[in-house]
Amino acid sequence: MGRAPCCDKNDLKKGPWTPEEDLLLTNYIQTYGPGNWRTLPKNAGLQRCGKSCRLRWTNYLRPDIKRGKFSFEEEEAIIQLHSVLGNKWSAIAAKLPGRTDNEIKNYWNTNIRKRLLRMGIDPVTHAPRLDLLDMSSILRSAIGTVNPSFLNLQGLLGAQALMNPEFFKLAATATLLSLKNHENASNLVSQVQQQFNNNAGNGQVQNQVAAPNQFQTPTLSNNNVNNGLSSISPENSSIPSYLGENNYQLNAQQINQVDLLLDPELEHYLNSINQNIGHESVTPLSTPTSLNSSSTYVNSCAEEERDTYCSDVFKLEIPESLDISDFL
DNA sequence: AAGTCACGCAACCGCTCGCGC
DNA sequence: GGCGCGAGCGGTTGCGTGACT
Repeated sequence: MGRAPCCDKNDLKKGPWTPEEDLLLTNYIQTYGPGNWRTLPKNAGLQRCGKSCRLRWTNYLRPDIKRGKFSFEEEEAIIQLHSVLGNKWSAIAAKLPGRTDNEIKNYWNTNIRKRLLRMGIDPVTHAPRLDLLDMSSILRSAIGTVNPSFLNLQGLLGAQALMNPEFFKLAATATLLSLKNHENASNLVSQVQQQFNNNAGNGQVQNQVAAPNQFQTPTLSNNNVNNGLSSISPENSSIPSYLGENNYQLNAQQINQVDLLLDPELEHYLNSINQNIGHESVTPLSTPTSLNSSSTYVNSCAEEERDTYCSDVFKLEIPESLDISDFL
């Protein structure tokens, strides 16, 4: 037996509510209370389904509804609550006085979710998206596909923001190797990825995936990301001799590429780069805040600032130069 | 100025749950 | 225990609006 409709849908109005309908509904509820939603529309003189009346009241007309933009505190609470409760919008709304489940759901889908995706956070699991950290994708973005001379070092530098240092070092190694090995950059990707996987097996990258409130990755300032190679070449460090310009024609077979990963000269160079582009420009991180904590952020901040703020829960950014559209 | 596109929001739809008979 | 019903919830849709070309 089919389920009976919640109400007789014949001659019932649908679509946006008019001010007159709002007034009728508000007056009735303020006088008699909501009572039975099924019979309410008839008693209130509305040509609406009871369900529609309930939604209109709970999502829009209720006097205790807070309207306007979500504050940082509210946004932070939503993210934290969502990480615990999932898509239990009503449960989340219950923790945010004046906000409705529908409003929170809409805000999540139109703002927070997109922002998390842009930050490389899976909005469902609240964990960093491992597919975004895929070595091949990052390195293809960084190295480019045609000629190492066109390699996107800027992309690689940006990519550092979402890698752990070991990972970045390997990626940088691949890039530098590509400088001297014009033949097949994608092979290098495979080789370095293999090396990375080996390291991962040794537990060297286990901190790459952490609980949301533990995951913190330094952010890069635009200044550093936008600078070219010259800006990141540390004064106190030189490119290893075998990577110098005059050695571009060096036969790749002359160098054991895996051994290069252990080369002190290269390591020193990479560490210097690391210091130059990373540590000096790292955005100070605050400790994760609890729901009860008071935030120091003010509500009037611009949207861009909010993006940078990224909530204390997520300190991960995808650089502009890294095209993540394929993953979304 | 007109057309197109993207976005945000309100509302709807279908399903599940809980309660009373 | 089964059934009907009301209420609530989460996913989806459609419209209005502003930005962009």
